[in-house]
Amino acid sequence: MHSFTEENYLKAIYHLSEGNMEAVSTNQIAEMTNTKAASVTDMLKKLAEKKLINYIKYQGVTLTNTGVNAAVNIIRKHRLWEVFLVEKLGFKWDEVHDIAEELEHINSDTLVNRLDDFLGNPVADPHGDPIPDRSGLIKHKKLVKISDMQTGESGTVSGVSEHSSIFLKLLEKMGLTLGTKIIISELIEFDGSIMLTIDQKTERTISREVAKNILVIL
Amino acid sequence: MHSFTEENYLKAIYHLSEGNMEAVSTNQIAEMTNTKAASVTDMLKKLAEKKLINYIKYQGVTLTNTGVNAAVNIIRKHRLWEVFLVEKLGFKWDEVHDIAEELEHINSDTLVNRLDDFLGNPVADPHGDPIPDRSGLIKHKKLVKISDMQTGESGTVSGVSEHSSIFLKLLEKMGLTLGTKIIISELIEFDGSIMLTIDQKTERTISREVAKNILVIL
DNA sequence: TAATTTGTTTAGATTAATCTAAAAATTTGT
DNA sequence: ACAAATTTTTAGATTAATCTAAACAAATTA
Ligand SMILES: [Mn+2]
Ligand SMILES: [Mn+2]
Ligand SMILES: [Mn+2]
Ligand SMILES: [Mn+2]
Repeated sequence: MHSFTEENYLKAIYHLSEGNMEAVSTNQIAEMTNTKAASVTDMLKKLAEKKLINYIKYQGVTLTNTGVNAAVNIIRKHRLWEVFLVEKLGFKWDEVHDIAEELEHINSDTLVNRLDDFLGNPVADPHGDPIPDRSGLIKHKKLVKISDMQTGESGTVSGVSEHSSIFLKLLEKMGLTLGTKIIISELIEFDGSIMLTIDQKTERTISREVAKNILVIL
Repeated sequence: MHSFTEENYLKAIYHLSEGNMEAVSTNQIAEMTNTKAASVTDMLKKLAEKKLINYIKYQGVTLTNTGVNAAVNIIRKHRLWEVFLVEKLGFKWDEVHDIAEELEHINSDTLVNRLDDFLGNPVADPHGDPIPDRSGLIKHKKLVKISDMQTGESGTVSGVSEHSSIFLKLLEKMGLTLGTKIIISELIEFDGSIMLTIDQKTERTISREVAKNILVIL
């Protein structure tokens, strides 16, 4: 259907347009896909030809409905495979992304749907990101950055906005994995770091930089 | 490491040299990989350059040790994924080959080995073909074609030499799946067809063509 | 063993994805 | 508003994998 490369561009465009409703720029895509702007322009012409994106020279791109569907399907596969790797094969949450980057391109609707059932139709991947259902629907949870919380507020760690292995390993070491309950005990004015209680037991201070990348449900 | 395409050539050469110890010809490879002889020659030069094959112009090729290891590793992955699809996701034995053709190129030793453990270190795939262990060792069973058996002999269906969906579905319909016990009751002289008893119950006649492609352990 | 057939390689193109360098358009800053 | 800076596109090459047609080598067969 679409080549491996085309799929990666669609995914990149999708992720870049999540949240902000504006068109995505050539340079943004080049950075995301580790290519150069000239290569991106070539690919944009091809994707536009295939009606997967809306593209006007110098104006950036948006995905068409077809394009969104294709992108969401790849993301669904990526996240389901990540669940498989963690839940069934015993990988850690910081080890699965690169393998899922390959598995997400395996082409078989039956396979994805059976995998989904085999895993018990999970609603989130190991990093807390929502898994689109087979019709492409995504249930977004209302998540708040720890850095935006006030003293006394409490919540459950339910996602991360930074997926690097080094960050995920750090969270694990600090006991801040998904499902952990936290209460903000103090906001340190000096450097913006945050003191919190983890699972009603441990007291811990985290930097603002870390706090910005941990998402909780209040 | 090696490209998707290179891996497919290595696998083709491996399968073509199984059994017969001779060098494999350009045309054989072209047929197996659905390409033309000229394309094969180009790729052979590249694989020889990488020391994966022994290649002398006009003389055909053999795999080097490195080449054999690479090929066996791909076959290991292919067969493990087939077991996964059948045992865990509920696919039929005639539905898994094409998906495994894609999955076999996923690149992660950890993944393969954990999958192997998850599946309980199976020794054969859904078609009875042996699964190489993590060091590349293959335990071949002594298999005999039904067409080579004599009246009165008995055995257990343990493999097939034809993997097409149409043939596998036929075997299923006839109750000749892996593990089935058979006894040769009569060899029909007229057309070479074979009458046999299945699981001590059913009597059935199969054509010589079918019999040639079913492998049993005596 | 010479002629013919068959199989293999080379020559020259094509397509997808990428790049660098240069040109063109847009945006920014004074 | 216009010059400068930034971004994007075009032009022209490159690499991997493929093809067709033609040249060449090996095997067969008369
Ligand atoms: Mn991921
Ligand atoms: Mn994830
Ligand atoms: Mn197979
Ligand atoms: Mn098989």
